Amino acid sequence: MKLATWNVNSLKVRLPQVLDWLAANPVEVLCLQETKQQDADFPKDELLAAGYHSVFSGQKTYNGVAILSREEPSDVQMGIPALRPGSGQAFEDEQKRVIAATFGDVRVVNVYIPNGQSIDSDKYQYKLGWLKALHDWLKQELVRYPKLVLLGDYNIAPEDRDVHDPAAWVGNVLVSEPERDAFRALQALGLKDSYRLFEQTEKTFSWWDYRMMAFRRNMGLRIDHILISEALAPRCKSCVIDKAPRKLERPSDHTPVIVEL
DNA sequence: ATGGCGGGTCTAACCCGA
Repeated sequence: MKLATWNVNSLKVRLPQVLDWLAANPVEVLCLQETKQQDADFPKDELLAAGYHSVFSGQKTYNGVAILSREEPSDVQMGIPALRPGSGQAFEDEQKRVIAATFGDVRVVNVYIPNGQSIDSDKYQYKLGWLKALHDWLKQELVRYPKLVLLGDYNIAPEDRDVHDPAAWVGNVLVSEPERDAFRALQALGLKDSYRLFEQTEKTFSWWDYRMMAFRRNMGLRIDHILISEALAPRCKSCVIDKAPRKLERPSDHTPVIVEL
């Protein structure tokens, strides 16, 4: 079973690339982030014609997540329960960043973790609070679903080796210690970074800035991840980053990550 | 060098991403 994650930075613009990629890479499950589309505009018919069911949670302009799959999913859930609008919690979240679904015995949780903007911004505090809520929710979900995959755009480069130039990034979001602590807290739940279960080529990234010819110069970060629970780790066969879509005309700034279970 | 690019939409002396 292959599952993939791809931040497409607008599904409206990237739909042809998604369809081409699925034709060449017929994964069981593809999780998308930053669809930037309201649910009424989601291209479910085009995807179904290509052999993929879809479930989605979108909004205008920002965020938006979707799960595309060969088989129809069950138990589809949107958002982190404690943060859902109307939950009565102090920290309610209107942003569409989470969708979860079950395929066979595997629970798939697709996340678009907040960016944080800069470490002195309110958005950074939002990111840290969001990560705490994600952690507390997953701790319970792992009891219910021991075979769980947490994948998506984490907006965290977990270690310096996931950064093209660690010295240049000191003091920035995506690499700060509190963010890396939050990533390690997810790992402490038994979630393994599937990419690091295998030998990998150094300086392999999943995102490159549109500016400064960053892709050509390989000035990137590894911020898109596929974490798998302890129960799934023994059946994990590979985890790879597919750089090919980043080379296309009018690409997303992210490229897909694929795990085989 | 704080912008460079490329999405979005209130099409801008705009906002946001990473």
